[in-house]
Amino acid sequence: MEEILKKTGLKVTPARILILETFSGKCEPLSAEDISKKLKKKDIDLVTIYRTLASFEEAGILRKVDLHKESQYYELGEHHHHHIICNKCGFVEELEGCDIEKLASKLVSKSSNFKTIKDHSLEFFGVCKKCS
Amino acid sequence: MEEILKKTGLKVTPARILILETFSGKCEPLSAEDISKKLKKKDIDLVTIYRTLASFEEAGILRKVDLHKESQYYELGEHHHHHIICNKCGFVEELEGCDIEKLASKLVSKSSNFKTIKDHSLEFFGVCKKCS
DNA sequence: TTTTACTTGCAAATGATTTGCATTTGAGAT
DNA sequence: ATCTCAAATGCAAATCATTTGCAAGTAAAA
Repeated sequence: MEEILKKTGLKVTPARILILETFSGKCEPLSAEDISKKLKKKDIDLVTIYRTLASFEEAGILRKVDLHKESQYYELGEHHHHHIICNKCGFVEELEGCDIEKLASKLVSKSSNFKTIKDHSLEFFGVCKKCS
Repeated sequence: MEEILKKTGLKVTPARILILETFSGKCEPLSAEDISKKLKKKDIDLVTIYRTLASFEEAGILRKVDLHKESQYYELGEHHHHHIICNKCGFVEELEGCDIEKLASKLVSKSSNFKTIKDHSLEFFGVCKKCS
């Protein structure tokens, strides 16, 4: 835990360790508010959480995920993958594997303004079994 | 123009016609603020624009597009397509064609919580030729 | 242990979007 | 053509997520 932080040059502080820990257990993306709730006993200011998320993202520890919800979500930045989100209850599942390179290059080959793709976001929406 | 509105059961009002017209010319997604600027001489309240965008979306005239910008963007909901967005200047280009069905069903087949996909969002990011 | 820059907390600001409410206006009924 | 009423509009104010300013606290290098 601490080593991850040291590697990035970020100072090792209690708040950062706690925030990083909330991501380690599970694979579900978390918002600042989610983290605040999970750590409410630890009494970490919401502002600190926002700032920590921003520095973790800049350091490459976290990655933003766009779930089409009101707020911003983050997840550990280890491996590239996508999600499927339930339109009714908001449940998020990770979908392993992404093999969009061919599709991507096919689409970009027709573009007159871009020649390379640096990143992409792909999310699926449906209704989970529990809700349907 | 008016017929599109009548078809949906929405009342035909000057504001709605003007807002719908701002979408017709071009294919670039627009935010409420964009529309407000384009129609500034017409003196349409920003609140009306927000409300109109919401009802147009509900009526299926417009669709939200997620460009990973600060605000919400909309575009005409006619045909399904994706976008590539410049990370530097924010320029947006439409990418025609989307043939993600196979990939989608391959990914979902591994899911234990979902069995069908109702929708998806796929956006690409890069640096446009002008900016690079 | 001293120094110094990086972090944190609290309060207040911001910016996009929404809501309440009184007024106006389409559009169907008269 | 006029009346009626629900729907649409404008303005002010509220909301909500996120950001910023600033003074105080604290890791970590010297």
